[in-house]
Amino acid sequence: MLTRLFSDPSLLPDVQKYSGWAEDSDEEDSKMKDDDQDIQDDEGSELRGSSRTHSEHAGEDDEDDDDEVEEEEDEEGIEGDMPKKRGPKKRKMTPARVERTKVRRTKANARERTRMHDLNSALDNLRKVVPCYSKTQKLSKIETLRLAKNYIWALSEILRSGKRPDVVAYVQTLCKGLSQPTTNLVAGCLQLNSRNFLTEQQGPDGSRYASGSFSMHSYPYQCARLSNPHCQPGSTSTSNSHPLRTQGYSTYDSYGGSGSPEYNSPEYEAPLSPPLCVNNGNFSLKQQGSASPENEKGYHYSMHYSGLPGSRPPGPHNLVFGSSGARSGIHSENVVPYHDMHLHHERAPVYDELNAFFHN
DNA sequence: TAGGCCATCTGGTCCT
DNA sequence: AGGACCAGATGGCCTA
Repeated sequence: MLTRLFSDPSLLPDVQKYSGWAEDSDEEDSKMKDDDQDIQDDEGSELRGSSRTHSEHAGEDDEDDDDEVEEEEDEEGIEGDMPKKRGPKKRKMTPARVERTKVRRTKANARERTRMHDLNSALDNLRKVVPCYSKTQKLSKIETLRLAKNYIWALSEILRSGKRPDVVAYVQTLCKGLSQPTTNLVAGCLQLNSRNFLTEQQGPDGSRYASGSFSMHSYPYQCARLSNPHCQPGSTSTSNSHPLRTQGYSTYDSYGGSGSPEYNSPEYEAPLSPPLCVNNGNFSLKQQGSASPENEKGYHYSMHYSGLPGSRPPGPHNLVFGSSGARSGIHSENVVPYHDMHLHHERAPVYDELNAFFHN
């Protein structure tokens, strides 16, 4: 079948996207084998998978000029619990029918591939607009959908309540239902400012952790550039570079005013691995002996932000998700449709509203 | 090596 | 009739 696919110019582009196919001759052979087997042996496909009734399959077998009907009812449905198959009886696979079936199946496969590619493209676009995006460490499909759902929910709650959200609740909402690795990834992306947010407590095992609810000071909205190795969760880099660089800005410093960040480095270096450990919705602060003030400053709860090259990062009161900040250089009219979004593109105008919360 | 994730193939079903 | 959608099966790749 693949050889046929490759010989069909109309199908070639989709197939060639998956170079693995073309390169893996073993796989190709096995697939061809499967294909031939499936086509020539309809019984095999009957046994595979589908629990749906077969009573209505009118499609392929009806179209034929060949009126011969195979006597195969006896061997089906009688033995075991298999229900007797109804519907049109199978017709003999003449060479002509085999060929037509192959062509039809090949076209259907190409369409299905295209459809799945479109679906994956949409998922990629979705990955770019959820709070944690990395080209190198992509969220899985299911985790992308879960995070997107949580993100929508969290934003809705902010709009609905009209209050500054509690940062822990926000993160908990985002991470709800996510796997542990993804939770840690998101938590790493949404850098919490431990000094501003967390109140350290003593754990039962003597370890210190932070917990509780606290008011939001430094609010989101910059996603660490996870494609940067320094920004990978688990990174223990202690670079003094500030997260608010190039394309990735933290929103602003805390309202407490912990000073202006550095913006000079030509190379963005993402914040360090977060001091946050999230476990089943419980948040604790990892103890890092090297928690320098610089590091603390770097733990900003953050999301995507599209930093304009050469532009100044937002000041202390310029939320990155907002388009109203005069210094942010971001205006709602510049917001691109989601399908055109790329890394760190601006977000939807809803951020204007959200932004208002943090300009009080 | 087991398990998770993914791409692909496939047949059934529904819709136009 | 044909296309879209769906879900099961399968095999490959990667990672803990």
